[in-house]
Amino acid sequence: MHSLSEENYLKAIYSQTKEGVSKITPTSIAEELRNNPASVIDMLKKLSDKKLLSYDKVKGAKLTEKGNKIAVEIVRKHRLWEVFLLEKLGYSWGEVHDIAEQLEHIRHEDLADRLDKFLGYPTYDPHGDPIPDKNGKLPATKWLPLSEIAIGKKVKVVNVDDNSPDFLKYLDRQEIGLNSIITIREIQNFDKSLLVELKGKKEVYLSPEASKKIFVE
Amino acid sequence: MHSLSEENYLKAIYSQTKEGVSKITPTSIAEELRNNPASVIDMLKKLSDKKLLSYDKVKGAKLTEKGNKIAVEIVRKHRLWEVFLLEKLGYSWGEVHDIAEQLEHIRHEDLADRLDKFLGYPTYDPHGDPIPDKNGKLPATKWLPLSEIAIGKKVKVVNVDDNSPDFLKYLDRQEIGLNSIITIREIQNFDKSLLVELKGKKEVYLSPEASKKIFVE
DNA sequence: TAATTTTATTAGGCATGCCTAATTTTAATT
DNA sequence: AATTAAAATTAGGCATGCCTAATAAAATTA
Ligand SMILES: [Mn+2]
Ligand SMILES: [Mn+2]
Ligand SMILES: [Mn+2]
Ligand SMILES: [Mn+2]
Repeated sequence: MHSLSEENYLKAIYSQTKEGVSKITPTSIAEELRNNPASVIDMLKKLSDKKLLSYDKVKGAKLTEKGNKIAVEIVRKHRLWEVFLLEKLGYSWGEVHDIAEQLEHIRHEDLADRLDKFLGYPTYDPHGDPIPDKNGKLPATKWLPLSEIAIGKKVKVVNVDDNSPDFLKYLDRQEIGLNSIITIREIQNFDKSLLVELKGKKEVYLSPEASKKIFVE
Repeated sequence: MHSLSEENYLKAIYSQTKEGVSKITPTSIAEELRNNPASVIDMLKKLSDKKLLSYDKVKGAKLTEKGNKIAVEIVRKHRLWEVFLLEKLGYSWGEVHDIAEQLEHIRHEDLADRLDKFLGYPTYDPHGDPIPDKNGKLPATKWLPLSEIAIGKKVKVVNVDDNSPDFLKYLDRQEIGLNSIITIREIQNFDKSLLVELKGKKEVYLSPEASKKIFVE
């Protein structure tokens, strides 16, 4: 079996792969896990011995099928637990991620499937991330960062790229959430801040950083 | 903060205290945790330094108020999660304990309280063990082992003392569960096996070991 | 009480998963 | 191409939580 730590490495590599990082290096992993490249190299060696990934100075790290399967299972559990925490326990979308970081490592044969059923087979988590199904299949996701939408367009928020309590509380205060309908009113010349209209509500400014983290369709 | 391992020690000492073990020794703890007395002594030293317990060759180990509080919180989470697994996810009472062993260590400020609310403030877990409330208070429990009940008496099963899948599956096959109504029909002379009648069902034999693990009122 | 058995304790080790401080490679600049 | 900067790797350590083997203390039994 694999340890909690090993699972977090696999998940980090999985997520960088999904993000399209072209070469997954000790440095990039260390940044994500907030630890040290030297520690990462130790672990890459171990996971490589276990055939969960390949590592090559030139090509970087890449999950094997076996490693990918484990990573997908953890991601599935993580996102299902987030749905549980939000829908059943009433946590906010800014609180669920940290708790799910712990819950994702709970191990039991059909726990994920039972949870999935109990929750009604949700397809997206509270941040709009797709939930792998029983077989690891992901629902389609086609979305664009708000920062690339033209003036006048009306769009719907379907994903946020930053699950930190900080950022999500910022959005809460702006009254922006998943499924918010947004129309771009102005793009400030001096810094690319956006002035957006929230359907039926108010107009708010979004920093360029924020608008890169909000995905819409 | 305390580690998962530390939490398990505190819980073990708590549970021996509740069982009325008069002197909680390195050996008794090691047996419960299935590890080595030498390891236990290391940990007793650490927990003692942290003021979570006192340890004395003569008096054995004893939780401080602080240590007791932590132990109660873990027991609370353990039992609440067991209720969740049984009632919401449809696990059997023989399966929930092992999963709850993992879930009890999930840490978040008001997780237990939210779970408690979600479950409708249950007072007993699937094995009949009392669930501490928000303030650590336990509901009353007055019950006797089935082995001490006289012939002819009709009693209700309210607790089982062994949460292992093995034993609980044995009870399942005998169709005995919490709230089963049982009448003692015979006590075998040669080994104290019981012949009991299950209300409206059938008569079954219970081994003396089993009858000591079934508590009734 | 003396011998025996059980329990507690100490000493020394090991695996895991981190770290820092070199050192070596590789990449980027000048 | 030479210099400089960044990234990868190696070496050596450390805390945690275990272990076994050896020793000391306590409890039992004879
Ligand atoms: Mn998350
Ligand atoms: Mn994690
Ligand atoms: Mn249990
Ligand atoms: Mn536990």
